[in-house]
Amino acid sequence: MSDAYYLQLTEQLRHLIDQNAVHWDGKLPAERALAERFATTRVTLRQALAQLEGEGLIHRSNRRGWFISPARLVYDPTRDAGFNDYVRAQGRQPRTAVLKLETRAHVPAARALGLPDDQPFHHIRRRRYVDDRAVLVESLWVVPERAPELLDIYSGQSLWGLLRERWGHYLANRSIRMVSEALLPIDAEELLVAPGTAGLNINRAILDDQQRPIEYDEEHWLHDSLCISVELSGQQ
Amino acid sequence: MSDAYYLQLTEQLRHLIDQNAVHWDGKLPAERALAERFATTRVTLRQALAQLEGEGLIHRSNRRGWFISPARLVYDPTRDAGFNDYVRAQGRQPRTAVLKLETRAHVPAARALGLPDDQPFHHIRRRRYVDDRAVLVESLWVVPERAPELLDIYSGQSLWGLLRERWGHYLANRSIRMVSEALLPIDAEELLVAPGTAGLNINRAILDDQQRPIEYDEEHWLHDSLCISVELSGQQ
DNA sequence: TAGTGGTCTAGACCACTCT
DNA sequence: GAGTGGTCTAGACCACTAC
Repeated sequence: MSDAYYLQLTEQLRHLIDQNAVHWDGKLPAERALAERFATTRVTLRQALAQLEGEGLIHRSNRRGWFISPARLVYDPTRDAGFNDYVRAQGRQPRTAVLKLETRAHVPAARALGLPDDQPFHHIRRRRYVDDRAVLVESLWVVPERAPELLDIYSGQSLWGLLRERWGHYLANRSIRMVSEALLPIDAEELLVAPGTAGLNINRAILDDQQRPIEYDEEHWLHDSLCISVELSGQQ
Repeated sequence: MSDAYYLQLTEQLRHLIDQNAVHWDGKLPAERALAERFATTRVTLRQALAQLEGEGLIHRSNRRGWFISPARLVYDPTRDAGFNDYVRAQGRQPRTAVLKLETRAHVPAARALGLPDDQPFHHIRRRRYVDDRAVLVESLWVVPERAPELLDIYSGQSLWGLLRERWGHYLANRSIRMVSEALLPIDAEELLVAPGTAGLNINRAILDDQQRPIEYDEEHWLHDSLCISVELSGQQ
């Protein structure tokens, strides 16, 4: 079973990529050109490319082609360093685009924070980039009482920094969940990738030091752009 | 773009699965039967099934067919409750099969623990099940000086329990990494799934309270069987 | 406008599972 | 032995990107 041609192809493509990464400037030749070079059809070639995509070695952008994936961003969800800080700390360039600002109810946020289903939230939808590649979209759902004028003043900065500096909120209790997912068409479109692309979904429910609900967020990352790292010391 | 037929198919399949899960006993009809029912080809049908597989709703076993995936196991990598304990705590049935016991060098383990590349380790390879579904394979690399007779006495129980009870080791410092992956043919075969199936790779490097290296392990989970959960309280 | 990736058709053979 | 999923062929059209 391991002698399937598409699996041999993945090995050949791996070597080809290693040797030509710089020369190609990160972009692979067209599928039809690669299929011809390896004397096979586009279907089989795409099966091999999909395997490498699953491994995180390459990725697709829209209809623009296949690209070699940059190194994964190392991310520790147990620390609350802002996105901008830890991206820069790894020598990369962060960027944020705000996609939507509104106030409305959202059942998953309400459930996660123990609030009634019709509880309204300030909703911030934003897309974040590393070195100009869009790597995640996220929705933040903030309890309006905790940050009343949030939507008037928000413009892409760190939300946690804002909550702490302007409203003095202390993000004491965090409940984090991570599951792999296939990006839904709506999320995929905002990340400029094909629907069904593998992703990682990270949710957080955050309460303050008096157990008052503050915020709930849902992140959708491209699966190949992330390495989750947790360092623990002391007793369990 | 969202009107692609295979995306409409995923919706229809979702409903079909919801309504017939019990009746089918968890196994979907044959691909050819489904393709005929939806008046399309196997290629397009499989594209829809692959989307649902990526979402974790269904999975494949070997050449046996498509099955509805059970609920994800919730797993907190920051706690050191053993696999058997937290599986049972969620009302599921754990099982472990030992695949290999040997002593040899392993460069990734050596690097992660700060030891020379030719450092030998006691190696335990095991496959773990939840409710009789194989959900992960893992390799454990233990520094022999810390547990000399390990391979003579090991028979599938909790390794961490053994290290604590028999050798008095205190697993104080843990460095954990998680990345999504596509299962390599060797791991896929041991999990009875097709090569390239989406997985989650979890690595741990463990030192004791005096910073002495004890153990390194590599887990390969089926991506749809896991929900990672971390609960944090107190200051950051 | 030319070329690309995304989608889809209509088959085929093989290795393997099930019974 | 029958049926299944895994793999592969040789095309095709369309929507979109890049120029």
